[in-house]
Amino acid sequence: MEITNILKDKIMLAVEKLENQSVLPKDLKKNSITVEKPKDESFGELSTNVSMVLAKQADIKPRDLASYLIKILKKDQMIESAQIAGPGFINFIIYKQFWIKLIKKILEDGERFGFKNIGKGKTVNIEFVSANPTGPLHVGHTRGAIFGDTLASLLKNVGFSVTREYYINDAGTQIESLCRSVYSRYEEALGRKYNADNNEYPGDYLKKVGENLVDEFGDSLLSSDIKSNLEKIKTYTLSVMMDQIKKDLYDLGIIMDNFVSESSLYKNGKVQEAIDYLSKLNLIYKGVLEKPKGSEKLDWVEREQDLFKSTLFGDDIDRPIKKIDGNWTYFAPDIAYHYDKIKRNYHEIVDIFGADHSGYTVRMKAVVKALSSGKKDLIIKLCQLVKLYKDGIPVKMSKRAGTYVTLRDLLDEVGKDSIRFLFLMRKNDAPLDFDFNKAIEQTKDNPVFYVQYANARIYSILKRARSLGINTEKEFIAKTDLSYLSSENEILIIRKLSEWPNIIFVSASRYEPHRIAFYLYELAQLFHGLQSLGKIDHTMKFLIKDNMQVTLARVALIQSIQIVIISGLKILGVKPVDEML
RNA sequence: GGGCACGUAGCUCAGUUGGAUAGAGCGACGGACUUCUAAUCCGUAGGUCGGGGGUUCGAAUCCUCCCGUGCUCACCA
Repeated sequence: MEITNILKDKIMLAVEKLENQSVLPKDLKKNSITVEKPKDESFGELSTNVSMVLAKQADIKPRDLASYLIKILKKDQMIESAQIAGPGFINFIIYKQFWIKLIKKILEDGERFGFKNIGKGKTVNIEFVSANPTGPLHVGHTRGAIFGDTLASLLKNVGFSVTREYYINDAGTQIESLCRSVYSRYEEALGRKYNADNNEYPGDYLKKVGENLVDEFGDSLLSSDIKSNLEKIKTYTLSVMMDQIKKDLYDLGIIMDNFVSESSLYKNGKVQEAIDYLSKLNLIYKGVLEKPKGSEKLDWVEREQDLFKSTLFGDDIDRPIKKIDGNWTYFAPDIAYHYDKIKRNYHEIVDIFGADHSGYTVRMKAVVKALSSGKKDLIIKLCQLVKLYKDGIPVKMSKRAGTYVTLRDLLDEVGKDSIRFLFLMRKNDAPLDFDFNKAIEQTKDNPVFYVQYANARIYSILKRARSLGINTEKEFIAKTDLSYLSSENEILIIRKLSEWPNIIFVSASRYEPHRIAFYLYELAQLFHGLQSLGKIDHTMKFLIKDNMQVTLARVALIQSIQIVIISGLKILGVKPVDEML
């Protein structure tokens, strides 16, 4: 157990003691009591708000309560000092030897250090990317892809059973027009005039699809009656598109567990089934929507349509499920899809959306509530847009002109590891500026490099240690006398390492993997600082030839740092490197 | 006009669901290598947490009203 929790237990015991002595009443609410690192180092190593939380409930002055607690806690062998501060905080200094124990534990646990089983086998379905298979993945998709995948691996590592899922929008008018575009390219490949009209997907990437169709089918698809061949073209095109998407994702380090096809939901009647179910619950009705106020839609036609009563679940208007032509809206198959997820009985259902779908979240949450009889909360995480820069100038993207930057472009120019780390250096709901030049820079300005470099430096020191004949096996190192770790800077970094389990816990329970990236950066920073000390003061070097005890203890320290860096990078899907090139 | 986000140092951003004198990086200025990787480090300067009001022992964080930015608004997905 980590020191923070041990200390918290001790504090709780002290509180209990005061309860037994009737200094405190017994029915106090204690859930907002915290033990944490104070913001200011000078206050102490750890701090608790216990007396402020309890004082009011018990009608005692916070500082008085604090002094009672301190009297009890001071007797503890772990606590070097405990002092009242400010309005009633208690600040602690912990004996060095207790901090040092952590290093031994990290060496023993290895990369599992810090990962507790908080999921306990609960199942989570995370749906992400779900890009329309009408073209290659671009930057916009990339962020959601990385976020979803990292969240998945994070949750997996804390004991959840995770399913990574991709919903394929392979139905609807957009696929029809994709196929028309492909048909134009097919004609072109057969030497006919390229028909740019009615071609909504002008990108070059379809040229190849057209050519491949020729290889596959010759000119047999050439017909005045496109419809008869549409199924063949559709099947072929979709499989080519999806293969490309899977390949791009794979190169970004992502493997989906499950793909669900929208058109399959139509085929096996699941859309109708889900809507029927909602009808049975009296949540579908025929009604007329008002034109949105202030909207400039000139083509608004007031009409009666089939609506889902999402207002019953917090939405501001009811949402249509059928288009004017009688077909389902996009919402309907999505209802069916989520109904299916509910029936698959996951403990948690998570959707990762792009910011452009933010207006869609309330109705999705509403329908999940409805379909699960109020039992399930759909968790939706939004990823804000990515703005690309090159030489400080924004890269303009236009889907029509076909000038958008694809994931493939990013992979080729920047590489998987940098993309992933840099995308994760931002909170998911904050907009992200991504500069190509910075991403490939090998300096401190580039956080991924900075963290990798710390790991590489440690690797190089360990290599040198071995060349000096030092045994760096973890089993051996873990048994060395760690009390030689005594400088303030060393203890400082051990305290930082002690935060790792909590970083993982908070990241996982709040679905915020960016915290890990920030933490790794800070840890790397402390390491680089520690290493530089050795340049000014040679007794602070990690390897000291004529002092084997200190050397071994320091080897233990840097190995612990390395373990945490590597395990953190792995969660982020970034490959740790041993040497910078 | 409605909905949802966001607004923190000159710039880019953190801030553990309400804790102490609000933190990093970049940029600026001043320093540090006969190296375990200077691809790095140390120091200094920089703030009315968009603004007003409220809730309480205590607010960047919660409520409310303004101001500003982004996304979005049946019959696309």
